[in-house]
Amino acid sequence: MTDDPRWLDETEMAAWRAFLSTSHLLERRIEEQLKAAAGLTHPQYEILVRLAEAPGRQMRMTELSRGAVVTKSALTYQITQLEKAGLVERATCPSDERGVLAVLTDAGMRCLERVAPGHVEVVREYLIDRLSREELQAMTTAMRKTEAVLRASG
Amino acid sequence: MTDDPRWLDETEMAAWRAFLSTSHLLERRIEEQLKAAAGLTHPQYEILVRLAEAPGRQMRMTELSRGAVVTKSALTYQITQLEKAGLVERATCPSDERGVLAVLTDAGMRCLERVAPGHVEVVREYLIDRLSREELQAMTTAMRKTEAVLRASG
DNA sequence: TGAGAGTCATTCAGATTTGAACAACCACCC
DNA sequence: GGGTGGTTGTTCAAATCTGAATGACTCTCA
Repeated sequence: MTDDPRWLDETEMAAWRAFLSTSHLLERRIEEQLKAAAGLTHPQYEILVRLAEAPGRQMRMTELSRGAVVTKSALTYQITQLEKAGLVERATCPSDERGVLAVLTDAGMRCLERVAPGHVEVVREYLIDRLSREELQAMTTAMRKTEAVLRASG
Repeated sequence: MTDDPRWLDETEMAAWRAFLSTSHLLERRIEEQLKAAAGLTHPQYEILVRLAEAPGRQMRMTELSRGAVVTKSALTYQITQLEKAGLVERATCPSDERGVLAVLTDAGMRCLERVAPGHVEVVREYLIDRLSREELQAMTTAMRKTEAVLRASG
């Protein structure tokens, strides 16, 4: 229980803090941009993107929840909001009576097409365009390792 | 207004998505661990850490808000919570009558010392220990570039 | 077939966050 | 001094998130 904790050394601490601060700052900036441009939150935007990419522009709630990294109850809430805005509709799943399909409407697709450029611009300006190709690759490798472990154990 | 948007190519998209998913998954895992270990939220933990490192274990609200990347109003709320738990106290700033100092109490320090090892363990297990020294460096470089721009423009 | 275990999405209450509005204070300049 | 603009921290209502509990459905295996 009381093993000596393996504290982070200077390099490790620097890496962790940089990652933590940056992810929060970037999240804040993205949220701000999406709100101003379209009255969307970042989770909402992420939902629209995933649906747009899915076959038939539709996905099961649970699958969507995993993909977009949103709690199931948060997803229920957000889909309701998006439904009110006319960007998404709910349909019952033909193959599983319990299941619910979130379906992207045409209005939702248009909304996404309208908003995406500005969003990508932010992602570029603050992250992607600041990094060299090598840094980009290194980051991807690193993030994917962590993601894999977290998805496996989650 | 309608310049061709510079979409992300495959490598860029992979980097962005990996970063986004990972930061959310890791955040979730950390939140879970802190809650279970000490009933703390991640923002609360971050506040305690910053205070513990500050000279006199105290900081001005605004400075703390910037450091921990928490909104001013969220900080006000969280400091109130931490005060109720006896981990932090408020004091008026001697040099500026408007100012408020958040001060870490002895109980707050002890709480932090008790919780920190488990928290670091999670950060290691899912992120730091998964990466080579080179990957760590690359990530730090990358994150810091973004952080700098966001702090400058925020 | 039918009981039992697991999955699916939702619900609810409570906690937290957001952002604008606000009052109090500081600093500078005329 | 007295104004003016900027800063500081808080407040408030509304929005969102959390996590446990729930009801409805599916699947498995005997």
